[in-house]
Amino acid sequence: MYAEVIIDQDAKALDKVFEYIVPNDMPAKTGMRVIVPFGVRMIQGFIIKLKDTCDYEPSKLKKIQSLVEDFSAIKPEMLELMQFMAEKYHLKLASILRLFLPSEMREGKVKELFITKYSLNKDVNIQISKNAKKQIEIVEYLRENEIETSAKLSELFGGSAVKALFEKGAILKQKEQIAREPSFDSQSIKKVNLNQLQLKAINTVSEDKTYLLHGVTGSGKTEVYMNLIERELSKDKNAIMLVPEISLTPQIMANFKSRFGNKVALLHSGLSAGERFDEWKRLFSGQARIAIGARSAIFAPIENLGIIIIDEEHEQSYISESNPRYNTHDVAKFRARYNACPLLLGSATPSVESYEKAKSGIYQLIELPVRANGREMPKIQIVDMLGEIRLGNSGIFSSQLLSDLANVINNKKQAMIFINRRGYASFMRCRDCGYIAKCSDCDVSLVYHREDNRLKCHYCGKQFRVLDRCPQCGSENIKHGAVGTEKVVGELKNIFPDVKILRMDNDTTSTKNAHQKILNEFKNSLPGILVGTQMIAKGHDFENVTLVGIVDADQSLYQTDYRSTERTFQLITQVSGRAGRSQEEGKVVLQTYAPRHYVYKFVSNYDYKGFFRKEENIRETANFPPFSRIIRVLFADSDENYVRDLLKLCYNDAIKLKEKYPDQIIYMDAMKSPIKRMQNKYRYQIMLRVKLPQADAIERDLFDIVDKASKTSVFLEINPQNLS
DNA sequence: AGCACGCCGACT
DNA sequence: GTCGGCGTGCTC
Repeated sequence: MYAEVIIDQDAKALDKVFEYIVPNDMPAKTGMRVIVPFGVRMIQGFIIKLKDTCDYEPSKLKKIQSLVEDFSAIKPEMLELMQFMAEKYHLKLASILRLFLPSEMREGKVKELFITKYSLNKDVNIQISKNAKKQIEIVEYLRENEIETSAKLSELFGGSAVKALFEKGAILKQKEQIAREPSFDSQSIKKVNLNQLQLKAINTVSEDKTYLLHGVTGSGKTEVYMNLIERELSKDKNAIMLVPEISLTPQIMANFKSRFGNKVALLHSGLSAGERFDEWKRLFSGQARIAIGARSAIFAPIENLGIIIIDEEHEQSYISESNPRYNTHDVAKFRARYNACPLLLGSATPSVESYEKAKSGIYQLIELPVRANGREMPKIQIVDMLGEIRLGNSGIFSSQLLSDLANVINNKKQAMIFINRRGYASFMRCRDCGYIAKCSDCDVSLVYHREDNRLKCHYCGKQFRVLDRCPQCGSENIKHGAVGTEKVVGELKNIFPDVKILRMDNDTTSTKNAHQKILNEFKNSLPGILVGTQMIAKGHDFENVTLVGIVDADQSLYQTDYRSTERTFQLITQVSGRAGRSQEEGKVVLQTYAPRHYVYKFVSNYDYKGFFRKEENIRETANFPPFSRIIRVLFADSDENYVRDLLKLCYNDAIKLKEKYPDQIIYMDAMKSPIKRMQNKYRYQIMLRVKLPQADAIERDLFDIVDKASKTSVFLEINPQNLS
């Protein structure tokens, strides 16, 4: 008997099947972890196939040394999934298998938990021969930088030099653990009766296909999920439910724990490696039958699935943008198909892509158009900031927002001020007429780059001079830049000196429990104002919040990608949902410099369908996804000359695709990435926009081109979310 | 990835 | 000559 084995090493050169002899008395099964002789050492691997014949030179075959455990850690479904993902995303087999196992069961370096670092050994004085140039460089480097990760040193100077130094005792190794501590507040839960629409939704979800549940905020989607899961459990089936990491709040977890007890395994980022392993085992053995977690929970070792649910399906976090790059929707579809069970995508603001699929019948649409408690959605009032400027108010806050804030404070209620800020990109806007500088070729806003004082298009790389005069109205009052949280808090404190004003953004939540602390403090502040970014948009019901202010709503609108309008709609809907959660009527004040932009008309009426139709139309005319596919081939390496040559080489091949697929390639060009250097790697890219019919084929050809040429990391990104 | 092998310059 | 550094190639 022979076995096909995948070596558990994440290296391109080892990304293939190795054959071994299975000893006669060894009860080997497919999916088992094994220890095999590999070269001169022993290494962990996975049996992916057993067979009676071998393809490799039989005399060179070695025997499997031992089994790691007496069961198959990788189940047949996951082996097929591995094949599927390898084909679709061109990932290394070992790196896929690692996604399926808790870190405790992986042999390779557990990057998330340990980093190996080196520093100079100051206690000894070791002579390094003049020949060892690399070693001297390392010592000099460490003298300057004190300490550096082993990965970085190897990348900079080569692994053998580092190793030699360590063996001489000239440098010291230390392992640094990245600590995690779980925290858990439990809360009691009220039982809810389902309304007719919810019942109907539950009954509709029955076949093995994909459903899109479009339910307004507060329509009771979570109740639908829980009842569906309950139904499947009663049929002796199991379930996976995915939520964005930020919604894995103690409340949600307590909710499910109290409903399903120890049948549920919660996989959240707060678990330690050991706890994660325990949850994995409970799922694997069937003790736990529901996996709830963020993106990676889609790989939960559950058999006999009755349903897969993806909540907030439009969230970006479902797309893995680093290392093993994958799209959770694809994986979920694979698993649903394999288990012949329904896949339910839920959202108040579905992605245009998903809604398009529902519209064309690929998904089945289910709607929950009203709030479960019958309350109206808060009224959204649009304030024209250009009008404010004309009236002589050039501050951050409109007079409307200020008077509403004063009201809230008088009534001892709470307000949230949402700053719509994403990253540090800033665009150029005319403060007098609202004109935004856009690329002449791509119809996306240009981004201001400080280092060379230029405007750049992140889609095609084209550069423009900074404007000193508005081309639309001639005004010289045209600037770049955005408002930050700090500034907003500062101004508010001036205006309302006696009111508790809290701030929540990346800066104030860097420590572990800061997030929760701020929210708790806010809860007890009456009156109070919470100022924050994206972070305050999600979850958390504050019953005393009666006003939501959105400052500079346009920020996300002029992001440099085709999804920016969609994202703005989603964001505003979500933030608006924070107002008036209970008895009090809520209100939203939305400040914008582009009050006539179609997104505001639709969002203020909570008209998702209207928005979708408009957006669909625009994308179809402009040939953007979902009516085309954007492919970005990203090259990154510490050696700039090498990447540039590699890019040239690949581009020369890629350009030939234009002949192979006439009329299919709308756009293709090679360029520097918007962020030229990241993590000490130089980044170049080829951008393509292709028509759908041949998109898969073009993608495959690009993979081939890139595979052939490269020894370093080259990635293909499909419809990338962020173009840095 | 990690190890052996072999080439090449430096020095007793 | 011969020792150690460092690039190359291979692992069923």
